[in-house]
Amino acid sequence: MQHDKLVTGERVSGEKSSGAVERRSGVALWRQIADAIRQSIADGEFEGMMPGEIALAARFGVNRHTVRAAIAALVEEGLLESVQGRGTLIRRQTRFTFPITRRTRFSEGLAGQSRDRDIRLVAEERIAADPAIAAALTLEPGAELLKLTLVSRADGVPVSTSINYFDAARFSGMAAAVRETGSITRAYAMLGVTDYIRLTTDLTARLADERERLMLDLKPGAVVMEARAVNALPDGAPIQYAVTCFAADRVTLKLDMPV
Amino acid sequence: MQHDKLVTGERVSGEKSSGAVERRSGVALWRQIADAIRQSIADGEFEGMMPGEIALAARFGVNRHTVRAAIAALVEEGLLESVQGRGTLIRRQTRFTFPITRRTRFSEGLAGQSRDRDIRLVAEERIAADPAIAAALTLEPGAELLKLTLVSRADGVPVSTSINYFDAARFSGMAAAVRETGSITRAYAMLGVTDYIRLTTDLTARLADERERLMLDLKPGAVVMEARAVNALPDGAPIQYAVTCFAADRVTLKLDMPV
DNA sequence: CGGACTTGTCTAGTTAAATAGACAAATGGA
DNA sequence: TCCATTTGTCTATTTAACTAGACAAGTCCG
Repeated sequence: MQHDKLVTGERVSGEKSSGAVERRSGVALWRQIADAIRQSIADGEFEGMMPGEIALAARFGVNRHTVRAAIAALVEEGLLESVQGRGTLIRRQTRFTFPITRRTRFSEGLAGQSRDRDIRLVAEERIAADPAIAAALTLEPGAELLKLTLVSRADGVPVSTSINYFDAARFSGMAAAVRETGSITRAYAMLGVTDYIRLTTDLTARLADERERLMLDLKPGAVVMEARAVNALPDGAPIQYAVTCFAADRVTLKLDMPV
Repeated sequence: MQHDKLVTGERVSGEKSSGAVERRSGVALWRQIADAIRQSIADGEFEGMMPGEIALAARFGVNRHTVRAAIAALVEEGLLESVQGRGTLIRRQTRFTFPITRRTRFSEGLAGQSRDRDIRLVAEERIAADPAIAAALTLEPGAELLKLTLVSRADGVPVSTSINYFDAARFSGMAAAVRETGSITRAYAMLGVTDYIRLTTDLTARLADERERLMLDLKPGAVVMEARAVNALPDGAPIQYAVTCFAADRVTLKLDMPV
């Protein structure tokens, strides 16, 4: 195995501190640079205009054409816009803030940040409960569950995709209610649940898989935050198990801890 | 720009549903496969032993040698172990669960999950306060801040790296106290702060940058969760602004919402 | 042992990524 | 208008990534 030896010896030596790209890492230089630029913009490093291609190439220690490939990817992504003779403009991306509290609701959470919010039902299944999910919902293992796959958007931009499990016996009308109201909260209301709270949220992050890339319109290499949550009635009886994947570069989760 | 056209037309056609790798995405196939295998293992898909290289190659629709490159990377990472004639064994990676509540403390959070926990001070600076941080700490902009860079480990594995800001006037002995006690909580106690709470936490996720890769011993392409938190005295007076980056594949953040 | 299965190694060839240099074309300011 | 600066396009070359096939070398089981 020849090139594996190269992979092993990848932490070669201290190169430049700023624009750090690693060769032979399995990630193309142009993509590393594109990711770095996207992050820099998110951090507000550049104002309106990008540095020239030659300057960027020097900064990252690569050829100008490699920087051009990175920029082309970001242009295709809608984040940048190149104008011959002038330079490369930044078309600022908005980032939504999504509060997670005991009373987390999608559309309320984005109120004031977006004009249009909607939830679309993309799949509906009935399955036998997985032991872990059954336990979370205090059902016996093997109980029939309603599994709804949703995609949430704000201003037309996909923000999250979720897989939601409900007790099929109790919430058989959930799919229709979600489809009709475009909201989990309103769907609950139709079924007689006027209030609910969030019991727990487990958070992790990873690269988006194929399904999520499709649902959220993400490029390979994009990052998602996965939240596994249990919602319950005000008395604490669990009614919903949800696995929600947020597009990490479009949203910040805000955890408020009231004093 | 020739290859950009190819990048554009990347969503080619429906291949296999399971092992989905994308070509021409800027991420090498072997790395995509390595990431997918790592995730599968984290999800508990395989038991003790990996499927054979030929089976994996078929599943991902690539050559056996490409799968071998992915496995070699995971072996080098310590996650897998190949034995000629037998197969490839899984050396299960532990994943820590880290609770985030109003009373979040690093070492308490990992109690019962790890034998050794420690926090190392890697840098100490005095800087003028950034407006945003000053506001969060209710200090006037330009006030002198103490900036401490820490790395947290559990069982010798780096779990998180954080940059912490304190009012320099009030907490000038913080660096020494952290170095001596190996704990933020105990360092606070030395300075007379016997209790503190967490006010807010903002969460996002992204690819690890060079600094974080170094601190946490991560490969390029690894994902981090960034938590920006404000800690305060029990009466709500903020005393600490912290930006903590967790290695996403080593930790799950657990948000408990007590009923 | 013998055979079926596994990972390890080798050679060879193809495709994609990155480098290098030259020049065209558009912009904006002196 | 002229000039410096910017992005756009082209050709050529090198290096890394991937594919293909063959065979060696271990392991396990009947």
